[in-house]
Amino acid sequence: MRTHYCGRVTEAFTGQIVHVCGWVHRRRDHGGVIFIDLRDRDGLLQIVFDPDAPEVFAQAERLRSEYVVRVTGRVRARPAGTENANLPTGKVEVLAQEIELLNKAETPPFQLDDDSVGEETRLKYRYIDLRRPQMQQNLRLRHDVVRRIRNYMDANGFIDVETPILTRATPEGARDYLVPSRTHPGHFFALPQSPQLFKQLLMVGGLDRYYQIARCFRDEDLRADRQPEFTQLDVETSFLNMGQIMGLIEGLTRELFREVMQVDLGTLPHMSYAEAMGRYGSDKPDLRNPLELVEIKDLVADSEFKVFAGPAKDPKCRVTALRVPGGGKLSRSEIDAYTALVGQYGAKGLAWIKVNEKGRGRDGLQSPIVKNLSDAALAGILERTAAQDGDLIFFGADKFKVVCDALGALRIRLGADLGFTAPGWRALWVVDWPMFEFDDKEGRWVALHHPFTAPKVFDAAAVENDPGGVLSQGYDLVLNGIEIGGGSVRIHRADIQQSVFRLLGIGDEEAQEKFGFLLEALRFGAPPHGGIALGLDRLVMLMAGANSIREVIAFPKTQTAHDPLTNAPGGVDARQLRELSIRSTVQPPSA
RNA sequence: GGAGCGGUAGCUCAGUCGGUUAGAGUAUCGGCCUGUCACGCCGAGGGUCGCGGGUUCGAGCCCCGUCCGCUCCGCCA
Repeated sequence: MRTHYCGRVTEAFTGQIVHVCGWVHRRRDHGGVIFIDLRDRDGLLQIVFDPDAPEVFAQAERLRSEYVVRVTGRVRARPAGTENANLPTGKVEVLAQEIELLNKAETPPFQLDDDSVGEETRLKYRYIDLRRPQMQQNLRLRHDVVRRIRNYMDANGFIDVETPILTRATPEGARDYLVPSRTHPGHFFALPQSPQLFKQLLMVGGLDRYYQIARCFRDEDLRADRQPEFTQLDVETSFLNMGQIMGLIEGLTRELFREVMQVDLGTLPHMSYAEAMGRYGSDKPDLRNPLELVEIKDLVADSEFKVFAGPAKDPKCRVTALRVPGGGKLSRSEIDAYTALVGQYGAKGLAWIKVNEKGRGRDGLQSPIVKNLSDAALAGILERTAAQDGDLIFFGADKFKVVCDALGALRIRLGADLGFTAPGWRALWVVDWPMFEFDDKEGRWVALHHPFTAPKVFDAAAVENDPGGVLSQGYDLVLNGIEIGGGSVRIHRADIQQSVFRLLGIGDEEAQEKFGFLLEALRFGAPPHGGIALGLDRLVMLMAGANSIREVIAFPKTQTAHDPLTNAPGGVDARQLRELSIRSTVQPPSA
């Protein structure tokens, strides 16, 4: 049927008869001559219809956008002066000798070259949207990444093993997608949030090195970088320490960027969680952005200014300055907008000082709060932030988390708004994570990573006596301020695992009921093991320069987890529910 | 669960202070056109202003409710 892809017919084929198939991208009818841009996955090719062949010409007159055709014709050079430098095939055209209409098409709901079409329309007609070169490119990029991942993992001795999609609900973590069991009335499977436990069992099973391109499911609210089902590269290894596992994954990441993006990421720096929070207010700092938080607790602790002095004396709080070079030019309304931004994160306000002329002391400073601060405090702040004339300094004084969240977000926004964030790629490892964090709302300890993460030192007593002080063997891979992977060395001893469960408020009985199989497996000769999971969608999104993972997923869902194309989720008939021993508490929607 | 922005022609949008027949670009359809490539020119058709209620002599515009889309917070071990 076809001898060449449209996008590959170049001057090398001049004089040849070719058969090409594709969609009518555009028709330009000049009355006496008709041009068709024929499109397939490789690009556009100009087809010319000449009235010397009246039958074919008449057919061409009836062609419409997105009709599917097969064209037979001779490749020829375009007349001098009519080449199109924007097309790879722009030096040639095909003079049509025959055209076969393979299928008609209704008028498309949107034009393929319109890049401002609303996303819901695109998703409803995704099969048309996918014809756009950008989407073709994104999916090919994704394919290329997956292909190279498989090569790398294979070359390093990893075995691809599939784990169950129908599995058990988990007591902690994200909401599960549940699947009712017909054969066990009243019981439910859950779709996996990740293959975490199975991959650990594979290590107990002696597989030694496992990987899987795994689909994961989480029934939580969506974001630009979160879909209810998503894909991760799931990895687990035995008998490797933390550095060795990170080395393998760093090798993979660098290879992907080298081969796919022609970018050398360099050796990835390691940064402790504490340093990341301290300097950037984030556990996933964007190192392309040079702005940094500076601690000023000691400078304002004795101040009359309660807004600063209160938090400065509270060990659960932090008081921080963020210098914005040249920020003195920010208008009052711009500062108000930033105040609204930090308000989203619980900050009660946003103090600031404009440094007009620091040589003049406090008279050279412009600020609503300057009158509240001593000369010594002001001098200390200017010195520690290395402020220059024309700068602006923002302040955060509140609970540790609020200050980190608020100023961390402010830092990102300022970096983007004022152009501080450099282009390019900056990756790093974040390490030395605390094992646990005390959740004030729930009044209990929660795992910062997950409950199977190993502490740095295998000491059950330390875990129970000083949970807040225990660091884990966890590591996150961060790229341009986005977490693209997280992993850890796991707990391979049942006693330590039980201590952790207990600390997290999972009693021995519940642990036995929910995780008995894991605890048992750990007692049957579990090797030391650890691994990681990389978010494939996010990685490809970054590589594609997209700002949503929906752009690199063929059939994504909307923010309410609805698919405008298939209209999923949908109702089911009463008989189906009866078989599953299920009764809905709401009126069934029209199925 | 919460905040913000949006919903007007197939698509992208404008619509003034609440006032006569709701506009533009593009797409579509028809006509003309032999070198275009976002072809051009002429003409035509195309509207449940998301939905429901309210205020008003009069609502695309104001009020209440609701649904949908996007971004964010919560949430996402």
